[in-house]
Amino acid sequence: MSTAPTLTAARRRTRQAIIDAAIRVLVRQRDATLADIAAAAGTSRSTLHRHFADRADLLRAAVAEALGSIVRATSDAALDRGDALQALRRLVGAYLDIGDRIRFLFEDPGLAAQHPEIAELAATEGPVVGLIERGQAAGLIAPSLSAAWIERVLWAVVFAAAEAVDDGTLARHEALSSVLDTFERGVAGPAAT
Amino acid sequence: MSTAPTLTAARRRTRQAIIDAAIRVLVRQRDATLADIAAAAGTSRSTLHRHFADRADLLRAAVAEALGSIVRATSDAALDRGDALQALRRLVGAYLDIGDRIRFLFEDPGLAAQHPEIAELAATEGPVVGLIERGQAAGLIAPSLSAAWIERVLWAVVFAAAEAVDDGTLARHEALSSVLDTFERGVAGPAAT
DNA sequence: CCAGTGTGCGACATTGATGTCGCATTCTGC
DNA sequence: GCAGAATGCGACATCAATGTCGCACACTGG
Repeated sequence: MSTAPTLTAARRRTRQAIIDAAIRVLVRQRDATLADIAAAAGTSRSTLHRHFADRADLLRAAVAEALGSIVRATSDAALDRGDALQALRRLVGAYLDIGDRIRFLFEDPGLAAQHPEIAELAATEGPVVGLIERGQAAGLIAPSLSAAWIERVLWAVVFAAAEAVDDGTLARHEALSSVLDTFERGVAGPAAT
Repeated sequence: MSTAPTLTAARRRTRQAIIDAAIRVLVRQRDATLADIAAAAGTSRSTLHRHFADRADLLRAAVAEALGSIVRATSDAALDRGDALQALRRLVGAYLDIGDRIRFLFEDPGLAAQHPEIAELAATEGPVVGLIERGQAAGLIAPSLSAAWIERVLWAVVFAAAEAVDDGTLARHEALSSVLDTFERGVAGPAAT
């Protein structure tokens, strides 16, 4: 049953190249043309159409890819290991590594509207909310803020950092610490560290 | 010299209605049609075209409107009055009141690319960076984070709150305190308040 | 070396948004 | 109540993106 039969290695590779290009391009140009995407993938529009019948089809695949990356990153972070803050740090690191995926997925409000899976992730995303609640129970995370709000802020700050890294405002190696400092302790007061 | 001659009151009103509708609609549907926008404005596509030659023309006007709102909000907040944190709070409140304008302006990366004014604002936005630096000098804001980063986070968190309010996740009257709590003190630790 | 698979290239019809008009109707201010 | 402005309603031409093909070339694994 574990057959990946109809897919040649080459075919799989260009398919992936197209998906990657789609995400990369669409993040910066939401109304990019299929021709643009094909070009960015180093291939032609006809080839793109050989792999994806529709624009919608490509979008679906790109969403699935991004979604998969996020789920994988979340699971890799082993949120139930160690104390909640440590886990949160691992998670942020993992998210920063797939910044473009995250931007692609959440930048466009219309995308979530057309792809139930996204809203579903946002809703079902038990892991992160669970982690936050665990942190609150342990007194490591402010109980006065709702877990949903905290998760939202987490995404927003990671998002901001990904953008900043992308446009050169923030050095890649500073991103993680900037996000964590900001997210955990806020911006008020002289640095406690 | 203070002539507003060629513009009837009625004309000005529908023009404004169209701009408002454009912002309102485009925030939720980036590829909305001019017909959609006209409908949302309670008018017809032909009337829209009577006020704005081009789609680009409308976009320009919408960007100008949003930009103006932001500049006005910033100036209304009187950033040089009182201590930096107080000023910051006034500013966040003012920004939350024009959440859709902010979302419209910064949601679409392609928009900034086509409208230099936006990038210019982001760059020139002396006031906010100035405020943050003032706060840092006074020991009220963490000096370990760059002012540019802090400003970015400020936008991001306001943005997140505006979205949350919009989709009903966050009550409007809780938005301000949520943003301030999160932004100033972060999410770590049991609530100090 | 030779099939066959994957691709590039260009042509084509289709479609939906756009921008422009003319005409009829409604609204506004005087 | 009336003139002029503002709008609504279609009809229209245009244009760019899309999706589909057929043909020819390259690459690759036997």
